[in-house]
Amino acid sequence: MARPRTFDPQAVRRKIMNIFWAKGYDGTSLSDLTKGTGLKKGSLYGAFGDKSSMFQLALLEYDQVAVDRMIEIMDSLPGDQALRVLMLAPANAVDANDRRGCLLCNSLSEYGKLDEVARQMATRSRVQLLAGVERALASHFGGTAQNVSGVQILATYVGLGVMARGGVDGASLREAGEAVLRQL
Amino acid sequence: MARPRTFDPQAVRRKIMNIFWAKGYDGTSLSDLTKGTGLKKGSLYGAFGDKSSMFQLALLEYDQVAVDRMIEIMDSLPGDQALRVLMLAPANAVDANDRRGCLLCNSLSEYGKLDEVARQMATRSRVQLLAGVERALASHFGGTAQNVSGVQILATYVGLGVMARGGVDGASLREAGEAVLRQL
DNA sequence: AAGTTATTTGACTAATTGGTCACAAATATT
DNA sequence: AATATTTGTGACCAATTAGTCAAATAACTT
Repeated sequence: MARPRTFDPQAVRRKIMNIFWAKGYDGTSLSDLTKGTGLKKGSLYGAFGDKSSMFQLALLEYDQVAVDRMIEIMDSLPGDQALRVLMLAPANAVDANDRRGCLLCNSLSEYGKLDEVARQMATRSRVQLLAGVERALASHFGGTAQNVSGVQILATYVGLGVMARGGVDGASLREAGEAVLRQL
Repeated sequence: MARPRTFDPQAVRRKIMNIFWAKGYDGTSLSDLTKGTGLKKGSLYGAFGDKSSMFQLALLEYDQVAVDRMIEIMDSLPGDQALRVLMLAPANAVDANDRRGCLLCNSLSEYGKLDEVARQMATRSRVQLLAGVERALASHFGGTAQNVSGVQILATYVGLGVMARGGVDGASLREAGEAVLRQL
């Protein structure tokens, strides 16, 4: 009966995520979103709601395509290899010329500007990632008392992502990641 | 001869730093600055230049009152105690209800939005802090080969500051900081 | 007391912000 | 082919953005 969409909502969701990933919530303007998606304001609002809804959508998308995916990969590997994947990810991204860091980590930095829903989403993703790290640690160390802590690993990961944004070279990020692995 | 200032430039500098510290460069509006300092736009512009100049001023002030001060304290302590001060600082700040994190670290996350001067200032502060960390490591380990790396410690510190902004509780930040110290 | 000089103030830009809305366009059913 | 219904478009909005400027103000020196 009705006129069909001329765009693929899923593809646009992905684009929205990438824009927020690069520029942050506050740093992304509606004009960034219209340029980046090719859609006009009306279409964006009609399909996805206002800016904060679009950011929630971006967080959800990131949770699925980045966080959950990372957790799946980690769960499928022995603990030490799982942590290797995580700790070297920022260095690898920078080597591939991607300096956006991690949308989840960036959102922690912008936490104060997010609405309650987005905050809870970010917190939820963070806790899930931490749980994945702790599973990897448990899998590596068995029941052994550990010196390293999951939060420590997570903090290092967050810091590496931020430093990637801040112009630190890939070699330094790699060195830091490998230092963590040496302590396992 | 001329009409004297009615405000203390140094005190205002400090206020400007605190505003940018809490809200970031992009997130701080001129209206935030006028409200926070009590000065009108004209006075701010007359005394400190435009917004990006004010941010440079804030970075300089932070370098002096936070980064340099931290480095001094660290240099005055045995290596392990120096690193203890650094790694527990985020947890202590959160326990004191300060969730602003670290202006330098926040600026790394906002690096892409800074002008060239501010970028270089942030990079310089970052390198100096790293050097301080490496001196502490060297002082603790002597000439011994170390597992931990200075960049790793710095990344953890950056991550802890961001997580402080992101609503993580002080106890977790403390646990992470102490885990690093256990590996020394 | 007068004059010089810098400071303060508020009014004023032009551009951008997020957001709304009425109207035109397009389709699948009837 | 007419209709119902949704999508797309461009004009529009009020608020805020960073920034400017002329005029009013206030001291210190002469």
